[in-house]
Order: sequence, then structure tokens, then C-alpha cells
Amino acid sequence: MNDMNIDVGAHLKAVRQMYGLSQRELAKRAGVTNGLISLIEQNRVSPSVSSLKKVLDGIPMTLADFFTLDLAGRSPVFFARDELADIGTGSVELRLVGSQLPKRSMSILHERYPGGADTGDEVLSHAGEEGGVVVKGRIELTVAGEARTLGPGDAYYFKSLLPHRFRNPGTEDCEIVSASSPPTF
Amino acid sequence: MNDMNIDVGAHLKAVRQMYGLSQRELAKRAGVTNGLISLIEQNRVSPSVSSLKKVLDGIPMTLADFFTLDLAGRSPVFFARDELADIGTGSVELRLVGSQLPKRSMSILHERYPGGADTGDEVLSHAGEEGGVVVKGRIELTVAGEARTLGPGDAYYFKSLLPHRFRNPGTEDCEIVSASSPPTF
DNA sequence: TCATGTCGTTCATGATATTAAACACCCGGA
DNA sequence: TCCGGGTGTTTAATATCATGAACGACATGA
Repeated sequence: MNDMNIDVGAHLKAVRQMYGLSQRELAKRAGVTNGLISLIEQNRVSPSVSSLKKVLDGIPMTLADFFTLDLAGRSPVFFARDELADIGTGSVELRLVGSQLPKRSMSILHERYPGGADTGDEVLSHAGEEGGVVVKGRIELTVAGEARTLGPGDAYYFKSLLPHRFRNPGTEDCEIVSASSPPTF
Repeated sequence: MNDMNIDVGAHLKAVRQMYGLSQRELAKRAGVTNGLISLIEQNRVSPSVSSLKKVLDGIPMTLADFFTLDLAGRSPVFFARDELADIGTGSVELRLVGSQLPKRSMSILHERYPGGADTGDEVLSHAGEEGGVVVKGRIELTVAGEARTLGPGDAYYFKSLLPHRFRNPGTEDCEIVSASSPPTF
């Protein structure tokens, strides 16, 4: 999911070759010129989204797939509460279950928000999904601009891409057990 | 996903507004002009990949996330405790978060085991991984023949293939919040 | 009422993407 | 040797994008 420095040209070239297409073949199927594909692959131009889409249609591959594509014993089972790694910042306590496990498919957290605590102004946002159940106290959760206050037994589940923020508006501590997949931590 | 007919303009607008940014704010953060964002959102131009990337950097969001994000299928996010579907059998209560969501990558459960309750003689075993945190009371968990009693704040995480069983040996109710991926329910 | 600020839109112009055609290279066959 | 057909690359002309500044509409307050 790292397209920070995605090299569109090299990426397109790799994809094209994986499908066994020449620049001219692909150009013909995509309805563009072979020269354009050459220029794109050399990063001498940054194609418009519409023309990149046309090119990918000739493969065929979606824009989402193009940008998503990545080219690049017996574990412990039980964890005492004190063994959970605290990865929280500031006053918020985030205790991660199984931090030492090499390849997890989820992050399970035991979270505690003191009264007034929140996850900060900066918006949290990452791939995958997350959900949780409020165990104690009350939390105000804002997802994609929509806010709601949840109490004990209430729950949430959303795509982590949506901007979200947790805030404890009261004075009593709030505890949550949450999970996210793929793992955030 | 679905970017067959992706409307880049409307999509950008929705994302921008979701993050509470004006065209000018976003333009400033992205290092482009507000006019360009206006034109893109009206689909009067198809931005180059490089300028779309600049714009998304101002949010911030990756190209992959932008093209992957599904806005049409915006699902419910918040669930009151009474809305959680009880899928338990016998005396054990299993409340599933987001049972109505079409495609989840996890099952998140709020579980309650009355005193003496257990998950039955037959051993549970399925693909994937699961973990959880004990919220209240005590539970005896047996995984691959190894048993341990966990109290509030204690946790577990294991591959679901390992035979496992939950039992409440005491008289007080025991509550757990758990997650499994891929979803069991 | 007028001033100030922010919103999104528009337009002329300069910058860049895209085309069409030519170019250089390599290979297998006459 | 030279030809035809396959690569990918380059160039000049054209189409499109991106900028900077101005615009009208809508708020908030003095």
C-alpha cells in the first residue's frame, strides 16, 4: 500500500510485461498511441487519470488494482494483562495483544481513555477495517464527520480509511476492546 | 473494487468534505491552486496522476486508497448494545458487531458466559486467527490441550486451527470481547 | 448599509500531456 | 546483403491541463 514514491512508469511497464503485451499491442487495445506508453514508462510525462485509465482498460486492470498492486513453531497463546505492550501516546493507554507474534492478521487492543482524552486533531486513517465494543464509561466517536456517543455494550465497525477520532467527553475513564484488520500495529 | 465508472470529481469532493477541508485549504496544503480543485471536482479536466497525487497528499491519502475507497457502499458505523445480533447457543451469549454488514474482514463479538457455562465438548476449530480480552469475571481457556484461567484485562491470541474451548469455572458471569479474522460468523 | 471574509466558479495564458510520424535497433529469412 | 516486421524511442504540432487573478454569491458584524 506504499505508493509514496510509486514509480508509475516502471509499474506500468512491469504490469504490461506481466501480461505479455508490447507497447504497440497495448496502445492499440487501449486506444492511445505507442509513443504515449513509451513516454509514460520513462516517466517523461505524468499521464492524466483519464488516459492512464484508458491504458489500463487495455490490459485490463482497474486503477484501484494498479495502485494497490504490490511488486515488491508454536506461538504464545496467553497474555497476562501486565504483559500486554502499551503502545499508547500521551494519556491514552493502548495495550496490544500478542505484539511479539511475528505475523498477525489483526491488531487487538485494550484501550483506556481518561476523562477528556482524545486521539488528537490529526485524523487517523489507514487501510482495512476496524471495530470494537465499549466496555466501561462513554466515548464520543466521530467517523467521516458523523459523531456519536457510545456507552457500555455499544459497538462500532467501519472502514479505517474513513477519517475518525475518539474522544472521552466525560470525567470517568473509558475502556474499549478493539480489533483492526490488517493489523495497524 | 469498482472504479469502472469512477467519477473522480465527485469522489474527490466527497473525500475532501469528509475531511472537512475547503477547496482553498486543500489547495494550500497540496501546493496547487483552488481553481484546479474546482475544475477537477466538476470533471472539467482529468488531472494528471502527478497533480492528483499532490492533491491527495494534502489530505493526506494515497492514490491506492483514493481509488479503492468505496463511497457508495457507506455502511452503518454505530451499533447500540441492543442492536447487536445474539448468535449464541444455550446459555452462552454471543453478540456480533455489524452482523448486517455485507462484507466484513472480521467477526467482533461481545461474549457472556454465565457461571459454569462452556462452549461444549466438541472442539472448535476453523481457519484464521482469533484473540480477545477478558472484560469481567474469569474464564478458563484451553488451547491445544493447554489450559489457563484468565481474569479481567488478561488476553489471548491463537490460530483458530488449534482446538480450543472456553469454560467459566466460577459462579460470576464472565464477559469477553473477541475478534476473529477471517470472520467466523 | 457597508466592510470584511470565505465559499466555489470562471477565464486567459503559460505549461504540459498526447498525437502522428519518423527514427534507430534487432532478428530471421530470401 | 538486404528486406520486412518486430521492438522501443524521439520530435514537432496540437490538445489538454494548471495557474493566477478576478468574479458573484453568501455569510458575519460594525
